Amino acid sequence: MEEFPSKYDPQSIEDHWYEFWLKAKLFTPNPQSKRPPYTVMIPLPNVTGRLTLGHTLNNSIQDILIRYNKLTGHETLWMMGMDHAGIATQVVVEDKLLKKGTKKEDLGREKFVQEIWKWKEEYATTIRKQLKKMGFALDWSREQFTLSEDYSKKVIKVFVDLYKKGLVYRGEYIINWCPRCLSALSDEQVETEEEPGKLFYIKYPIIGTEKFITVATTRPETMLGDTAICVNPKDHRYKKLIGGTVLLPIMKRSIPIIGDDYVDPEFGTGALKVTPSHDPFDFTLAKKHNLEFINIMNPDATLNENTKEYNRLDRYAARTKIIAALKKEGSLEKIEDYRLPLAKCERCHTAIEPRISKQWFVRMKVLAKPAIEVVKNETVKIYPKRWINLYNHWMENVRDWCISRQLWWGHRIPVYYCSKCYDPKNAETNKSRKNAEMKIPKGMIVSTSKPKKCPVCGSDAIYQDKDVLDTWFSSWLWPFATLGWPKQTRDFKSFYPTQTLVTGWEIIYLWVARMIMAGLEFTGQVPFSSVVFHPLIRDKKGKKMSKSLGNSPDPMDLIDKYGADALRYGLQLITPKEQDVLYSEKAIDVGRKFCNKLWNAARLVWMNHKDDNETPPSQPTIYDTWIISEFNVLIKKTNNHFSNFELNAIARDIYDFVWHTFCDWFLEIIKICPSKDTAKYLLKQIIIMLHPYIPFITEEIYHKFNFAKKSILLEDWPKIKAVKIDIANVRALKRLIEEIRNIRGLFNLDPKEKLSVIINTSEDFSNFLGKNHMVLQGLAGLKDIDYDRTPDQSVASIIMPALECYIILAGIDIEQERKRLSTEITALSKKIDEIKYRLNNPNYIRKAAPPVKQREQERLEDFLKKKEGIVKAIEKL
RNA sequence: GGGCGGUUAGCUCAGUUGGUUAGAGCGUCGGUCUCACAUACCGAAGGUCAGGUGUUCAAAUCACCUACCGCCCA
Repeated sequence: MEEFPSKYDPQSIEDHWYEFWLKAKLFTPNPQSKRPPYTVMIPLPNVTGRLTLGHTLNNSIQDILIRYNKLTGHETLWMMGMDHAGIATQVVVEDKLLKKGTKKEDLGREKFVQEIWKWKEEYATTIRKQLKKMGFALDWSREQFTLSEDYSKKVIKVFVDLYKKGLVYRGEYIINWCPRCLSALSDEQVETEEEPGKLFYIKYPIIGTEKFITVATTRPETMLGDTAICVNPKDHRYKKLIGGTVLLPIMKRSIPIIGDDYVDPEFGTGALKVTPSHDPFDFTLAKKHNLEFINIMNPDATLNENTKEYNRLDRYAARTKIIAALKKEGSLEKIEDYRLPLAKCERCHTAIEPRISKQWFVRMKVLAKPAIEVVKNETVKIYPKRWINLYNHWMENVRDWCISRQLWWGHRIPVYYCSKCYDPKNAETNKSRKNAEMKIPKGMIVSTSKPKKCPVCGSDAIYQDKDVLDTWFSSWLWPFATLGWPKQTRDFKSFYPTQTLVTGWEIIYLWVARMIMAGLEFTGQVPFSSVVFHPLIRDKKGKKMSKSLGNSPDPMDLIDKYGADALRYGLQLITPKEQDVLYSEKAIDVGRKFCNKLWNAARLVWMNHKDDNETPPSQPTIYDTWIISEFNVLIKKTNNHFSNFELNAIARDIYDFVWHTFCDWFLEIIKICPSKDTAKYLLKQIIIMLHPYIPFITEEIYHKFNFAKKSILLEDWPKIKAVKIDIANVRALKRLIEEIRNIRGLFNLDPKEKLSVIINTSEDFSNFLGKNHMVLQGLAGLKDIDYDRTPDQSVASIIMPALECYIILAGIDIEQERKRLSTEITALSKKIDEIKYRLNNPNYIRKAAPPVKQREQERLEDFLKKKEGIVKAIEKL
């Protein structure tokens, strides 16, 4: 038996099968195949570090879909690739260098970028290893990287094309600025955390009066750049002051009081200080009211020369000093505690500063319009449906996308300037290029390659824009840039558009929406026909798992402990359709136990039936027919669930079938009533069906049996086999066995004690039981079965609508039995009354559907018969 | 402030067009080393389906309201 040990040991087989799959090139599709294509693009992992449990879940889902589609006859491509992840990667490498005391500036741009490449190679290797350990059917031959030479060309082409179409422009805008990364951040790269803070009330003297107007602010240092006070014109307290001026404390500048509806009279004092250069809302307000813009900060969040004595002070140091100065002046009314939402850099958690700067933008409205349409008309289907709302909400309110980043790691912006004739000041006036016809500033060249000479003055002193592109500006091209686009390659023609995108809902804006826009704009087609959003994994306390919190277990440790299949299956079992996953390691243990159960079921079949045929039996027993019929139900449910991407339901259904139908009943039955071919045939069907979820163990079992194909992955998905024979008797037998076991438990009988029973039932069913008495005796633990007799000994009674079964028990406690039966009568009577009441209701008679009425009538009759039987049984006691 | 989701057994969750006696896993309790599996087997206990109102012959399921929890956007 050493060839098939009783304990399943994943470690001894998993690596071997992955190598086998790779050698057999099972994951590499042929673009010329006649089979229908099925393509999934991996949500590219960042090269920032090791993979987490979140990746494991995300990729498991894709692997299940890929393998399922391969088994159902598709030519499958699961595209592998990684993301250079601009700011994220640069920050980790910077931190790593800083720990050694090196700043990136010490190295210079080129050397620093080389350092990042080294890091990238290291982590790309780790990530590949991890993905292989999980068993993922990724096509490694087509692996991509968003910063590869080839991919970069496409990114640059897209920038230039969009510029030519007037969809990319350079503009001055208030943006989120990270003073540590010294870079602009997109709105989506900013996270808001609520923190305890203070609300400062500052008094601004109204010129020409003795009065003050008090404003409340959480960032008092910005007052140095105030250029107005704004109040709500409907606010009676301040209405009269509009048009007046106040004196800005410390700076002693006079600034106007303006009125605007946007001010919330309820917040603070109802008066707002306006700092156009340092607050997004104030920025808009200032544009509207033509206010002055005064920048008071340097890029690193120290104050600048516009702040007199605070020049070069850090923003927080300045805050302290300013508060002291205001106090001294008598301009500080009070300080209150206040919980404020603080915007921080997603990557380094530094508080961001809004800042006016020149950046590159993509005009989004025009791209969004068709993208909204394809979701509405279901060219792109979204699962679960509720995410459509979120998608629409964002798309309808989409703002222009700031795509420039002040980083070194990324695609350099393909814009060149002539040192001789380009004047940055002139360019600034051309704030936003509204359309393609508008003039390109003199001396600026937008081109896929560096121009040798300035086309205006002929100078060869040309320099490139220092900034790089937002990382998402490369990943939004992912579904087609990886397939050869813009060339019409064989891959592109065969595998684009792709079928399913699987991702977490948190990047619906950052990525999914943008890919749809890019697909439509650059290929004229949607990039995928369905999007599946899966939940996030949270820890037991409901906290999102993240590298920084350190609350994600390392999937590799879990694989060592439980095996990859157990991890995959356990995760699917606990991943709900519409809620986040509350992770607990116990789930993985459940997966492990399930694998072991399957293993042992296979072992039993192997011991007794390995030489059977693997095709369905020609002479099925009634039990064969029964189990095939139950399996048909499972196939049908599974196929339905796959079409809606309800992978959790599938995992549950198969678990239940394998354990509680196949093992608990069928395998137990065939020990007593042997069957030919069915066990082996069905086991094969089961492992095929489970293969997408637990690829390693199913491949191993498949080979233990020497089934026909080279790999289980080349098999055909199970099909429903029509069943003609009525299996109602098997179900009734099963129920009878359960009832007898129940009595055994209630009376605390020794499992080894064989019981004698008397059964009174229909002629048909007693004939059936007569033929099948071995199964009944074996599974219920009986010795003698008598038919059609009134018991004259003390018995425990099982009363079913069409059957009475008396278990002869010598020393039975009569009181206990009477009590048990009475309780049952009470429950039955209640049920009977309810049904009778309903059946007599004229509205019910008129309105209820006929099948419902019929079923209710049958139930009533069953209950009445059962009750009658129990009453008799009590009398006999 | 606006929006979305949730509330079902001690815990984590299923419950597909309203219609059998609301299910599972884990945990608990009782009994079994029965020749595939003690990572197992057999059984049991445990639920006013958050609360309220309504629609309906019939509501965990549909509508509205309330409470609490979570998330997103401002």
